[in-house]
Amino acid sequence: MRVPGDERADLGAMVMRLGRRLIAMEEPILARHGISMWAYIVLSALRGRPTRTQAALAAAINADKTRLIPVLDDLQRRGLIEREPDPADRRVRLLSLTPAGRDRHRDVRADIRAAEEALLADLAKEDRAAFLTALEALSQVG
Amino acid sequence: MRVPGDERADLGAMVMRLGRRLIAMEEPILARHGISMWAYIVLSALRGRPTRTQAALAAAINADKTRLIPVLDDLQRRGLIEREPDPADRRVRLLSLTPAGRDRHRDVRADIRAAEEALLADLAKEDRAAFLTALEALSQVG
DNA sequence: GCATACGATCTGCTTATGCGTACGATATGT
DNA sequence: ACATATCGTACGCATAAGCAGATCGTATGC
Repeated sequence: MRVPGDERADLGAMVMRLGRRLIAMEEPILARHGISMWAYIVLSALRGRPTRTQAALAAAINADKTRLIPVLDDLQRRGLIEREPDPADRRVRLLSLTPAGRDRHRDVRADIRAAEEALLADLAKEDRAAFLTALEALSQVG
Repeated sequence: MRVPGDERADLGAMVMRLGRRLIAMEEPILARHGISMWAYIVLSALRGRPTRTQAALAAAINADKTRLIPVLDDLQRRGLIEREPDPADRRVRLLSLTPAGRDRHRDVRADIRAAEEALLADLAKEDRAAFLTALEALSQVG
């Protein structure tokens, strides 16, 4: 029951709170897999759609292109991504997941999905589906 | 239609993206009203439920209690909040909105709500309601 | 061939944030 | 009265982020 002065919080506030909650949830999972949040984001971005330039990758995941470099260095050193000059334009580094990178991403993602499912389990079934649909739509750039 | 490798993104990624989008949307509104994000958050927190201690306020809005102080100083200097020692325990500063603070918050909030509505207008009506219900539930601390 | 543009990389500046410490004023338990 | 704890406040430190400039290798238009 709503009473005056007890309306719902701003969208922004709620989304931010949920975001913090999700990050808190994911952090131990990532730590357990020995991978940083940025590294996981990179693996996710690269999965299925190898990116042509690092600048494009940075833009896609909303990261600073200079800050991204150490992350890529590390992932490459650990054999999780490949980064080779484009034969057609050797300025460009073609980025792609190695099989090991793909596996790692799959494993981490499985754990994260499981935790997410546990969260969503509290919701009514119809709300849950609508929530995901809406969230997907609203999080699109357009 | 979903094809393999084109599943939905992680919850965390979508929520974060939406959060950034909302912040980008709110920033010009807040600037137009001459108020910072933190100040707005404080006004929102104080609206309707005056807080007994500053530490409690900081905890409630997920802020650092030392960083909060300049924000409160500023809000007080501008006559938007009151901060007086609790007669019953003079260590404590009782925080509350002044009428001006209440008005300011109402005005800013109206603009932010309007922008939010514009965002949500893209959604199907049922999705919209379910989205808000679910978001409200998921953003709760418990 | 040369000027110009572009991608990746490195460095440094600036700001925001989280965290710990210290201190003064005030309450409270003994 | 005195020891101890709590609140607000100030200060410093370490980290992370956004941003700008410089460099180097490489492409491309003229």
